[in-house]
Amino acid sequence: MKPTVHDIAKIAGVSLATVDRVLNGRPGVRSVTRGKVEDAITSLGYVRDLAAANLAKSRTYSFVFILPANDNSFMIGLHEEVRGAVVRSSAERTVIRIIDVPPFDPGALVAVLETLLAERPAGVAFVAIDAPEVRAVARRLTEAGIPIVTLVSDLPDSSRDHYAGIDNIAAGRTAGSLMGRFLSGRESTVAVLAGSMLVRDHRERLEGFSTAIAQAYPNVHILPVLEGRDDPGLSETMVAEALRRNADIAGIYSLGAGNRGLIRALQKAHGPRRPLVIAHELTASTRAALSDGVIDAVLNQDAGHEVRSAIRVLKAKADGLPVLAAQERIRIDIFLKDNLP
Amino acid sequence: MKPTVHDIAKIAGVSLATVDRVLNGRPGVRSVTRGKVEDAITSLGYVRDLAAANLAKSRTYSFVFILPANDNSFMIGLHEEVRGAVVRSSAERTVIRIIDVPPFDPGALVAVLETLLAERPAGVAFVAIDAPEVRAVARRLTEAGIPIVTLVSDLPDSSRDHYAGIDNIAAGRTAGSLMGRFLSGRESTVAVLAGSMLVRDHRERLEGFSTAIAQAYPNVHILPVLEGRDDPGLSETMVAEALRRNADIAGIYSLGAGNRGLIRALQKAHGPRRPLVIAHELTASTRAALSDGVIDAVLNQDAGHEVRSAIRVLKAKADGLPVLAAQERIRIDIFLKDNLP
DNA sequence: CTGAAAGCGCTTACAG
DNA sequence: CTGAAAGCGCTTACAG
Repeated sequence: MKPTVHDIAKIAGVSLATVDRVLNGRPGVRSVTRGKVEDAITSLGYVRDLAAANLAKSRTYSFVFILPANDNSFMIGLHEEVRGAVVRSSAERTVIRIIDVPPFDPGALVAVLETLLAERPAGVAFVAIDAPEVRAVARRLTEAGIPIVTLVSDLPDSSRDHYAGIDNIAAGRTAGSLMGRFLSGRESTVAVLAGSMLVRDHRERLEGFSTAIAQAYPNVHILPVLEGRDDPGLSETMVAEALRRNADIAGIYSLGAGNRGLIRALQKAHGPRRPLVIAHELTASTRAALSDGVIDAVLNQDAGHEVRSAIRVLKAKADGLPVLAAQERIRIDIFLKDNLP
Repeated sequence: MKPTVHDIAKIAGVSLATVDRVLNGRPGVRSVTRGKVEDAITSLGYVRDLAAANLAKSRTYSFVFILPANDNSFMIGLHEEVRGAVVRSSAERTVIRIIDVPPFDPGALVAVLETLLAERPAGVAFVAIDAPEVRAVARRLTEAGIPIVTLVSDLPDSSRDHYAGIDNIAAGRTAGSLMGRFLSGRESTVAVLAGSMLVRDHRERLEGFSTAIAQAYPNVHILPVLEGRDDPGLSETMVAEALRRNADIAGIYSLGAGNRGLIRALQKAHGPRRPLVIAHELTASTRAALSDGVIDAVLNQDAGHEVRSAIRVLKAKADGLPVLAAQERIRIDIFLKDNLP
């Protein structure tokens, strides 16, 4: 039988209340008494039943997810995943609230985080914007003992407890490596479509991509980055124009969103041969394009995994428990049309 | 406030015991009474607190994992993951027992499964062997109400509740597609190293591989399969000999285990150019070979994910709860040296 | 067929 | 500084 608080109380010769005080590090116990209880705990190899404790406390974890009201497929999918978690959460003693903020707006994000400072939820997950003000509130939240997880986009060199997202430099490197191999070392020109070079994720992916190409495929030349602002319309125009100007574009790396525009441009183009295309995020449109052979490979981050991981980590941090690193690592999925889920 | 059994009892005008009987579908309740309770339940939107129920029942889930005592790195890793789960399990009301069986021995597997029929654990996970006797015991277990999950290797057309493993045909197809692309449509010869064509997983991978190549890369020719029995020594000999005979081997697909031997053979070989190599399972040796450029891509199944998934599913089945399909799908990871975890 | 009471392992006022 | 008692939401003998 697993030892319980009753066993501890009996052995230490104290009451349950005192055992509880020691167990939870509450003050008001003489150190001799505390010692007796601690001895009993270790001698019994006691490990407490969290579920029973939560029941007794009527504890429910209240978490807040702050998401940008961005309207690309990936962010919409992320929203859906969080909403799914909200629905399931009732069964798991968690209450999850979603707060939408305007995208790319550090001020708005900071404002919301500040209100949470007063509200004191059991944990906060948010899609970070890499700015000093954000780092500053993050620190205040951490100092207030509120666990923080960054989601999809990280806040490096900050006090956040965990990052639930992919390594974007590695993602870019992977794209570069695939591109180089698929082009099989031929002399070729490659275009890059990004959202904005102001966004850290995009900068990192480009960095990884360029490095991988430069190191291993010197025959592959990268054109100046097209910044489509993650907008399908703008992306379409830019890609169409690039293809018109450069008939010899052999590959395109789309490292941001707005892939619907890219796909339209590719479908309308009729150059001598179709360029090799590597894009990010598996959505309805990239999936269809992959099946049709318009896109050759998709690098993906599993939004569902990211959300579930963020919740698990927040709960663990709230309980002061360790996290299982292997379970929480978000991998860079590579999808060809052959291994589509 | 979430409604509780007390609320139901009050509204239905019955005792807690009766509420409990209805809630758990136990007999001995007049249908009028049952009706009143059911009405109260739906009108309140009651959803029961599983943790509290488990506490009251002192319920602990006892699961059994049956693993082949195979000594390749993947199976050793799988063992380790299960052992890790055993260690953590105490905190989660689960007790997991590991039973080792001789590999490739349907009789031994059946014998163990039969003992479990009497023992009645809350769930069983096992690496299946595709044989009629196995299917037969599986059915008896299912009929006895014991949830079954197949792990890594499936038992198709059987009564198993769930399969925690990858789609091996898709894995083979993915390997074929990568091979074809990496060879970029040049006229070339490719060797395949398997463990044994008697193993279903290996047959399926080969099938997927051959199909993908035949459909999209008619210039790529596949040599007769080498069966290395997942043995490093034998695999090394076979690969070395194949390379000697066929100086023009441009690619090797290693779809089974025994990769240490393959790697040794590749390192010792000094043909005009290194063949392109795609292997399965990320282990210490394939990881090193990937970094060194001896292997070009590794397809992987995450043993940790498989084990955690199997446990989650067994628990859900034991509780009659639904599983989250997206969370339990085991993907085919593709690793290049650029996205190694 | 139905109910009162005790208990699962922990926590929380409250009293002393 | 310490303890007795009640309670979290559910289940389980036991009695009737």
